[in-house]
Amino acid sequence: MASTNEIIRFVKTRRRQLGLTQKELADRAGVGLRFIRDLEQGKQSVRLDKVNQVLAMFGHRTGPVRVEDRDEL
Amino acid sequence: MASTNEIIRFVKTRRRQLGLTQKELADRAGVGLRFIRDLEQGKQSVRLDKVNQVLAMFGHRTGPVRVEDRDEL
DNA sequence: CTATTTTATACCTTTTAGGGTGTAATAATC
DNA sequence: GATTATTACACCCTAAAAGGTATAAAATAG
Repeated sequence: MASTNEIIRFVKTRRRQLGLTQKELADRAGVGLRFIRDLEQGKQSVRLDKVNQVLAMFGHRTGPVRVEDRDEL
Repeated sequence: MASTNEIIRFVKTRRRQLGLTQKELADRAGVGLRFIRDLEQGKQSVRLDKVNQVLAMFGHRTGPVRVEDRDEL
């Protein structure tokens, strides 16, 4: 399953880069701590608007991406 | 508000390019007709996994996108 | 090692998305 | 014009997301 979603890895990585805890990110993004957890844990059925709130913290948002152009590490 | 989300415009455009009705897309993607409607109508609180089901029909998925790199038409 | 911080898991309640159905409005076709 | 197909809107119900709290585990600091 690896990076089920690019978004999960992106959030995890960025958050740590900024030295934020899950709680700090949650507060800043205006979502619950539990949401950040679920998200970083790979929960796929999260709400799009909440994801966007979090991505906004990193100057990003959700968008359509070609499946071929996946993040190869 | 314009294209609140790239995803909305993307789905609308792609669906029409393929000459599919909302119902046809819904059936193929395995979601309800109502979901396609809500999505194309700009509903922000849709579920990420459902959005991915739809985007998969077009060889895409959700991913983080820089806000600067928005779709300029 | 111990103490502290951070993250993960579990239980519970409230809120709401999803989807079905029906109806209205709009667009397309004749 | 009328008829049909497609899309939009409203109502309801069920399933589940979100979030809080509490506890446990893991990671970090001392």
